[in-house]
Order: sequence, then structure tokens, then C-alpha cells
Amino acid sequence: MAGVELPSPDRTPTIRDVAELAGVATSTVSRALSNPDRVNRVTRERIQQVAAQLNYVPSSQARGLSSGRTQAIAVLVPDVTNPFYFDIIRGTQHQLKAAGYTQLLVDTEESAEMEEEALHKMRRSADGFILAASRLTDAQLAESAAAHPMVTINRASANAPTVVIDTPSAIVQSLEHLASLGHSKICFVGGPASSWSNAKRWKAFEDETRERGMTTFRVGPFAPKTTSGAAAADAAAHTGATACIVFNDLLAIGMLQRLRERGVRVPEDMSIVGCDDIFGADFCNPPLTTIASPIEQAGRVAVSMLLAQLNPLQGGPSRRLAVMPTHLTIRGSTGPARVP
Amino acid sequence: MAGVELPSPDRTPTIRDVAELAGVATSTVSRALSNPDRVNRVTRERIQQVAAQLNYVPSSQARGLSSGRTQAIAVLVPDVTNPFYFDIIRGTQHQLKAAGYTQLLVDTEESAEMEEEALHKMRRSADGFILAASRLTDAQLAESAAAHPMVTINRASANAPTVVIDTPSAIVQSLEHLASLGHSKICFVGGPASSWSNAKRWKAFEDETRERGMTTFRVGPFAPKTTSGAAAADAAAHTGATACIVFNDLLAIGMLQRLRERGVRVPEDMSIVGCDDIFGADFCNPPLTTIASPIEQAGRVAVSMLLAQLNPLQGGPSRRLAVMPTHLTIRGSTGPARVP
DNA sequence: CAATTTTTGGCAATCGCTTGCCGACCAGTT
DNA sequence: AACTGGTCGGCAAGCGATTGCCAAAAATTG
Repeated sequence: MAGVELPSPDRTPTIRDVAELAGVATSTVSRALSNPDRVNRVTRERIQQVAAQLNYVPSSQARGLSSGRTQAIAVLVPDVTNPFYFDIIRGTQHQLKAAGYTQLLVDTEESAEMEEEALHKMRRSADGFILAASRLTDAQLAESAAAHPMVTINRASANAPTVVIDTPSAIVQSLEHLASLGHSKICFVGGPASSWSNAKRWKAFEDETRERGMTTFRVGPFAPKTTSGAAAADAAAHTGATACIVFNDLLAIGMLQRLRERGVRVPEDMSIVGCDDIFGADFCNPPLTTIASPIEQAGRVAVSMLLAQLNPLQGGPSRRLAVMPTHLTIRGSTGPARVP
Repeated sequence: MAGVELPSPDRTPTIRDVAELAGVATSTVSRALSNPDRVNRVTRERIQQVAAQLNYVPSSQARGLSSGRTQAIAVLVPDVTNPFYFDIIRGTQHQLKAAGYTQLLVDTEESAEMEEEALHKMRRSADGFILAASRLTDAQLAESAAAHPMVTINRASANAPTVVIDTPSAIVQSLEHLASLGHSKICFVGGPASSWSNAKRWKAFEDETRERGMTTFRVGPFAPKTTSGAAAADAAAHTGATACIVFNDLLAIGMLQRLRERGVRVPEDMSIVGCDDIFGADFCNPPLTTIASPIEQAGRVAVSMLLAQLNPLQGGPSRRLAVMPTHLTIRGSTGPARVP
């Protein structure tokens, strides 16, 4: 290397510094770095070497401005507080990082307005969106799916690819489990009214219990937080049901606590089935029987689908729907029905 | 408004569109939007109205390119999996959003290399960094603190403002609690060797137990995960101690499970004190006595300190250190020492 | 060996916004 | 009436990349 020695003047190096040191034009540097085939091997290697030597990192700002791509994906979740979304975030984070993308995390606070606003405000700064458990209406969803690349998680949409966690089918399984334990009066403890998952879960519950001729109750809606568990527990206990299928584990865990306080024994007096198998479901007291979901994987799959949409490399149209399997995990919170 | 009617040709509007419609130069639009005092009230209002009407959102890319500021903060955590960091993230997320900043979340996987890499790669795309429980060496930390605005959480640094959660002082309190229950043989269950917090906690433990003339043991290091709890429990049980102070709740919860499996009763045979009071500490079995920390608040404070550093508005130098108070929360995992 | 095609690298126009600088305009002072 | 100082808005130069277009060079072909 008999090149010029640029005495790196403190300032972070730009593509021009690299170009000068390597004795080429900036366009060549640009190509060498992001479109390697477009430039001769030896030139490319020289450039790469200079870039490394200079510790050059392209400005994502500038790159984004000129190319229109930001290499960032916004992930919108209703509540960063909720362990369920932690797992989603973990999954997306992982997969995005692997693909060289940045994750823009947004908490929409269970609000459709905030969701819309984020979608709108970030449309320039993100190449695509992942909406977990969107609270948008079908129309809103369809509209934004048309406007930007996006994929939804646990929320079917006409226009956007979707990954759904197939909790409903495991609800059927749970009901079978409960029936086998002698339960016939079952209560569905509902989650947020605007939640698509909640509707699906209820539907599965309703269909299957009708089929089986079970006596059913429904209480709710409740916020998906442990703190709502007390109200949920009281309501459920009041119905006279001997078992509950609860919208999610957070709520179920809250119920467990309240039931214990009230002297209602779980599972002797009341069986509880949660959904999601979040962190904590295995060590609460009693450990929660729940519908285990590959949440993190759902996050990963969502990213893959989104990236496939953004970079339609090889053949065939990309998947429009991914259904993640679930299964019932039986722990201590379900047991034989109390004989009257 | 007898202005021109621009038939918004699908394309997302730029500052130029706003300028034309409002009949001013782009520079005026720019000022009206981000430096309101610099432009006459009526002009400003007209511009704002046009901008709203056009649904104009400035491109953060372009803005960043020309101004050098990105309005984004990178938050680096060792492990997005860990509930402790969830709380941090929640705090930063909240505060950043309130200030109009975007959060760039990065999982450094407990690795100093990844941390350095992220710091380097993102220096252009983030205005500042928040490092939670950094794994960097003091030298590395000092260097990067000199290079970019940053604040650390639970990691003192010469150059960067820091927010520390004062767990050590509550460790003293825990020891007092254990002593009052008759414990004299106490085991410290250590976390990651590279963790600054771990060192501080051990130090506090060591000093106080020596002072009190207690018999101490130390086991570890263990990874801060529930899955490491089994090994930790076995090691701790083997020491003959009647009580443990555990590096964090995750590990403590894991120990609880293992101890139960082994038939070691908590707290009858062994008392356990955790650290952090994470999600789950209150509903595990038995509920965990732990050192409660205002984790989310720590995240918020970190953001405030960072923003203060970035926008040194009013008087005085900004805080260099924030100490978050902690307290012992007694639940079911500690009890009287077994009499030999 | 001339003609043609393929590689390779440079030029220069953008991308959308910010900001230093300047001039116009408008009081308020001498 | 000339001067001074402050407001307000426009001009135009960037910011740091990407990329369409083109020409020189190299490789291939007839």
C-alpha cells in the first residue's frame, strides 16, 4: 500500500475519505461496500481494506436519504410491560439483528390512535412495520398494509401477511382436558374487548363447549394484567364454574393470587388454564396449566416474512400466513372437578 | 386560505410541498416547524396549518443528515430476555417517547465485544447511548464516554454520568434481617464475574458479614437465569449455610424450584433473599424476599440525564450521578433459622 | 485485426432538510 | 432626515451517501 496517508483529523471518516485514500471515486466505494459484484475484485479489496483501516461506518442517515431504505423496522406492541410482548420483542430483535436491521421499538399503549400515529410518523424512518396484536380496525389495518410493508402478529388482515399463534385449537384441547377431569361448568375469562385474539379464543371456547354441551359462563373484559386478576377471580368464582379458561397468563396469575387470598383452593375448588406460557407461568403457585405458545418464534417468523416482502429475492410469492402451533402444558392449576 | 391547491400526487409530501403551498421558502418552513420563535406568528401559523393539512412529517433521515442530530437514543442491554432489563427498557422507552426521541434497542448478549461494536456502528445513528450494566472495561468505558454522550446504569464510570441502584445498602439491611431471624451462616450466591453490580453486592456482603462476625460462604459465578438456579441451589445447600443472599431474583427463583425438588424447605431449612424485585418475585413459591429496586425509574432517570447532557438548556452542570434508593421487601422466602 | 460486448469506474444529480449569511423592512433614536 | 438595531424571510451551500448514465478499458467474437 503506497497510498496517501490521511491523518484522520478526529472527524469520523466519510465515504469521501475512503475514496481519497483508496484513490477512487466515492461511487466506487459505495458500490464496493454495498454492491460488491459491481466492482473489480482487487479494487474492492483495496477499498475494503482502507475502509477497515479508517474504521469507516456508512452513515445510515445519508444512506437512507439517498436510497430510500433505512434498514430499520418498527415493531409496535400494545404494552412493553407485558411479558408476552417481551418474547415477541426478543424474537424480532434477534432476527432483525441477524439480518443487519435495526429495531425501532414502539409502545402503543393499547391504543389504536397511538398505533396509527406511530405508523404515520415512522413511515419514513422504517422500511417496514411489525404490528403485534394490533388494535386497529380492519379498515385501518388494510389501509396501512397497503401503504407500507408490514406483517401482523396475532391479528389477521386482508392485506398484510400475518403470523398467528394458534391458541384456539389448543383451547379445544384444554376443554377436553377439563372435561376428562370431570368439569362441566366452565368460565371464560375475557381479555381486552378490542383484542382479536380474545375474540378468536372466545369463539373456539364457545363452539367447543356448545358441542360438548357444557355449561358456560363468560366474564370480562379485563385488562391483561395481573392486577386485574382480583376482579377476574371474584367474577369467575361468583359464576359457580369449577374451571376457568383465562385470556392470558398474566390475568391467570393474578387470579391465582386472589383465589388463594379468598381461600379458594386451586385446583381443588377451581381449575385454571391460562394462555401463552409466559415467563412466570411455571413458577407461580400453583404452577399454571397453560397453552404454550412459541412466542419468540412468532416474532422471528414475522421478521422473516417482512424481510421476504422487502427483498423479494428468489422465486415464488412469499408466505401470507404462518400459523404457529401451540400445545397444552399441564401443570398444577388444573385438577379433578370437585364433586358437588 | 386562497392558496394554491396541490393535488398531493400520492408521493409523501416534502418540505418543499409545504413551502409551495404556503408560499414561502423551505427554510422558512423548516424554521417554523423546529424553531418557531424565528418566524413571525402569522407566517408560522399558516405554515403549520398547511403542514397539518398535507399531513407532512419531516424525514428524520434528511433532518439527521443536515443537522447532525438523529433524535434517537440507543439503549444497550446485556440481555433482552432478562426481566430486569425489561423494566429498564420500559422506563427508557417511556421517557424517550415523552421527549420525542426514538429508542434503538440493542441486545449485547452479555458481551463486551458486541457492546463495543454497537457503540461504534451506531455512533452516527444515535445522539447518545444508555448502557445498562455494561460489560466493558473501565478503559473502554472511559473511552467511549469521551467519544459520545452516554450514561450508564449500574456501572460507575469516570467519564459518564451514572445511575446506580443502591442495592448494596439494602444488602446490609438484608443481613440485619437475617441476623434478627437467627441466621449466622450465610451464603452469597454470585452472578456474572464481569458484572460490576455483582462485585458491589459481594463487597457489601463481605464487609457487613465480617463486621457482624458471621460465617460466610460464596458460590458462583452463575449466569443470571432461572436455569442456573439448580446448580446454584445445590452449591449453596452444600455449604451448610442457612440463608442465601442471591445475586438476583432470576437466579433466586431458579433456586427456589430446585430446593423444592430436593426437599429443602424454604424458608424452614433455607432462607433466600433475592435482588431486584422483578416481575414474578411476588408470585413465585414461596414469594421471594428481595431487595426492591426502582428499575423502571432508573431507566427514566438515565434518559433524563442523557437528554440534559445533549441539550444543556438552563443553568448548572447536569448531574453526574443518581443513586436510586432500594429497600428490603420481606415475603415468604425468609424465616427463622433452623435450630441445629 | 476490426467490431462488438462486457466490465469497470467516474461524473454529477439527487434525496429532504438545516443553517449561516445576507438583505429588506420596520420601528425607534438622534 | 439620517442612523441604528432588531425581525423576518430567502438564498444557497452543504450533510453523506446512492445511482443512472456514460465512457474508457478489457475481453470476446467473427
